[in-house]
Amino acid sequence: MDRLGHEVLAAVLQVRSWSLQVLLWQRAKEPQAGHWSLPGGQLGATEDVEASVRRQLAEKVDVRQLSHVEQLQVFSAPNRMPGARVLATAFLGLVPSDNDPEIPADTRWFPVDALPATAFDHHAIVLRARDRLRSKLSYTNLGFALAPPSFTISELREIYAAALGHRVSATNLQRVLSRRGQLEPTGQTAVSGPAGGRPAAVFRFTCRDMFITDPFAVLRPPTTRR
Amino acid sequence: MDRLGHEVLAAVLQVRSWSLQVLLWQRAKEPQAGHWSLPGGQLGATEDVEASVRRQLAEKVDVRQLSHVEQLQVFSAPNRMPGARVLATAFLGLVPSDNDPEIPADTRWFPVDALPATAFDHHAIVLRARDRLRSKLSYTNLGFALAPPSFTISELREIYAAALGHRVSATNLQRVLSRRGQLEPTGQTAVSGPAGGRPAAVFRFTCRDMFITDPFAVLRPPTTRR
DNA sequence: TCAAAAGTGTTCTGCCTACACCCATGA
DNA sequence: TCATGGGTGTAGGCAGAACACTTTTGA
Repeated sequence: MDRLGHEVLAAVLQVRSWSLQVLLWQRAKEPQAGHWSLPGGQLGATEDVEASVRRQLAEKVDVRQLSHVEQLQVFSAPNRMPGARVLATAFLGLVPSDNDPEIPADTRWFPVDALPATAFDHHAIVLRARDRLRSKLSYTNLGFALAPPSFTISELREIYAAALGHRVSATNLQRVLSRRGQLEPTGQTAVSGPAGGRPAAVFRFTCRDMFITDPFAVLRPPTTRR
Repeated sequence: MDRLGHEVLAAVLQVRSWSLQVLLWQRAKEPQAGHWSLPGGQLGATEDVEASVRRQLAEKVDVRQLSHVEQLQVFSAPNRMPGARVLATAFLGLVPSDNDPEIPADTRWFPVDALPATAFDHHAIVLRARDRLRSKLSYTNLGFALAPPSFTISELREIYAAALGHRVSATNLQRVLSRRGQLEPTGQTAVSGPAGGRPAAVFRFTCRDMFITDPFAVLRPPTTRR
């Protein structure tokens, strides 16, 4: 065999209603009719895989506001789908929590920890996307990709807590991100809630492209001169 | 387009002569005759990409002692090679420093920081493999894949220094790896050198499968009960 | 004046680096 | 007993978690 099909698949993640959710599309036809699958499609002749996944998401599910896209891994088991062999390049895509993309009738958002019956190996892809996101929130500035353009620390804490799957302290979150130079105040303050309380300062991320903030924990290069 | 070629390519890295080196193969035919390229080949019909890369390395360059193999990324630029389009799944492969595989006449080891003229996008693949290795030495037990079955701390320091590209303190290396439970003494001691000196204790890695030793640096789950 | 929410000060802990010092061997 | 290399003790620093405390608002 030297010619085979190649598709791109995207696990598009967004924090919605205090949980990390993924966009899935319900299959109308066999195989696996009724099962839910990741958006994507065949790689085009003149595009690389990243361009392809961005195009497919824009065309098929009208998701254009991707704040971050990164390749996860190739899934290549010979029997991963019935019929002619198809390889898949899987992607992680992120959408800021203030966006609500128009999606077709046969697509829905599902919490990543409560997936419906999924098609083929798509369940594994979603879990891999989730784990990649969780890791990178720790050692990169990737929070910008889940957050709106500006936010209070409380709002940001909700987003991090949903993405990470555990409670997050607003105090420590602010300190960690500030020390790393990821946050800057906009100067504005949010309005207090109905129950009163001190109005929150509004922040934004200083950079909206991903970079590594915590390069290596151990075995650093020596600092000694000579 | 819905049928296309797919190859697997491996950046096989090994610490040789105090430097991190990669195995390259010199192209005899056009395109890019004379340039050096990564070992690999077409994906077979009944194998996944990892099985394929292991098979190709065993067949073509007689490398069978791979201590670790992991997928890096798909390279898919439409013009990455002339002629019919071919996607490539790139891998990182590691060989322990005490092995010296039999390699064909047209293959050679090169330091990753002094590569010859390379074919296509293979230079980028080597750099990516190098960076992946360097990162993982910090937060996983991946050192086992570069080290012989047993070694002194000094020998291990040489290996880490070559792989990381900077000096490494034997003191701190031992402490970090011991604290993480990666090392255990074999009970043996090495013989002293010609100039005397205290004989070194011999160690081995407790586990020879990769796992993460330093899961997340920040934003850990809260430890508070209830 | 009180409750609620935001933000800061401070302590504690654990991990890593650096470096001084002690140990075991061959000549 | 001295040089050589191996190994340990220990101090310093830094980053993160936890929590007490202060600040600022609405009612």
